[in-house]
Amino acid sequence: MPPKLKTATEREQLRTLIIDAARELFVARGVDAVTMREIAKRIGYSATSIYLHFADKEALLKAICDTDFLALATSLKNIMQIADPVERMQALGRGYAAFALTHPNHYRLMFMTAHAPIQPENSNLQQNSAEQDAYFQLKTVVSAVHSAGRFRADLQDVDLIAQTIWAGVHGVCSLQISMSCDKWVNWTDISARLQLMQTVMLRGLLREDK
Amino acid sequence: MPPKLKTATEREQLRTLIIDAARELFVARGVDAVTMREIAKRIGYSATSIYLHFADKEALLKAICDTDFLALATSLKNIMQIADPVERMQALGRGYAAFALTHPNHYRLMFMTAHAPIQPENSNLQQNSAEQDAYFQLKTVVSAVHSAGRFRADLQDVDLIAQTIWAGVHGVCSLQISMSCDKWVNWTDISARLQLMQTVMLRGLLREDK
DNA sequence: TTGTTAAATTAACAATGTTAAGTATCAATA
DNA sequence: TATTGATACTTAACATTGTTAATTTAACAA
Repeated sequence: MPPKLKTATEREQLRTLIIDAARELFVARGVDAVTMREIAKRIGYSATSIYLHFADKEALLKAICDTDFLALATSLKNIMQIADPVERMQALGRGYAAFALTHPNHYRLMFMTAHAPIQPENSNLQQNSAEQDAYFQLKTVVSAVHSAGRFRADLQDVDLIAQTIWAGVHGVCSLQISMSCDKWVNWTDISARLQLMQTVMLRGLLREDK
Repeated sequence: MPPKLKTATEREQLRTLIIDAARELFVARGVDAVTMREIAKRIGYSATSIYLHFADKEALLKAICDTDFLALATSLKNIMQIADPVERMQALGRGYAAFALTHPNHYRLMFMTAHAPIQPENSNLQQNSAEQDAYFQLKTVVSAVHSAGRFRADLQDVDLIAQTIWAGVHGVCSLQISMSCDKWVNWTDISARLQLMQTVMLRGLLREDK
């Protein structure tokens, strides 16, 4: 029974309704395990209706990631207010990890799942925005620490430093997400692992003197 | 046309034939994109024949991982001969990364893909074997460095140290594998990132004095 | 009223993992 | 030697999936 014409905002609402339903299911059971029919049923539409808003399942997934990248950046916004750059950098690491570990399946979609590369031009997010781009937030902090002369003398490439810090935190989180129920390894406490990673990286990156 | 009876070794050969064909395809195009029929065609059998050797696709995947875990441990065996423990630890990190980056899709299957947890009891590999268990190799090295008194005084938990080192190298490798074609980030050279991660971790973990 | 467009639906397709049923070959036995 | 039965396969068949095509219904415009 296809009634009314829809205004632009109504279409937008339905779009986000689909996204939210899909994310909830993807996050609970993984992308491949969830069918288009199931997503549609959840919101009371037929499966084919989804194709009126998204080209295919991959496009739907990408739209979800887009909103989650924004959620990540938003969740880190307060942390960016901390005055001391080194403290801010540490807090950013903790905040990032908190996001990853409380939304492990979002995180998996965002950073651990193979999908077509994210091109800035076909994303709704603004690159290099302090509100929308988490990588920019990290780079900003690293840059501040660098300007404050707190890094060791041989560390000059801000991108390289940022990407290494990211890799360290990502390593702890992603290993936790994909391997923590593996019985082969005698896993230590996740917060201890995270803490040690942060300590080690700080000691390895910062000047000795103060 | 189903001929001959098969000896135990002939069955074993067919099993590894399936595994090798499946891995080659999985690695080239991802697990989900490869069909059972395709694997079968590759070796000149019908799809259903695979089910005479593996319960389902997941079991096949798991068998592949099993042989790849062994390949990883084997590839690190020579490194374990290096006399100096710190040098050995560094070389192990490089060796691990080399495996990950030259076999990114194997690596993805092994450490980045969600599958039923690996239980030591239903694996063909021997846990705590210097030849077959890469995590044991890492732990052995870390333990040696610890015994040599080269770690900082506050670092006493060998598992914790090993898992943090693992996380660091895994972070660099897995980020490279799943995100390196992402245009959002201005990626620096992978070997520079790996090098910095190793330097940072060593500086953060080892005693200052020598 | 008539036509056109929008929003949805149902029907249909080809492909997939998997199971069931069938078939040919060998080995042992009666 | 004829029969039995297991083994190693195959082909058929099924339910499910992503997706496309065809269809229906409602609203608006002329």
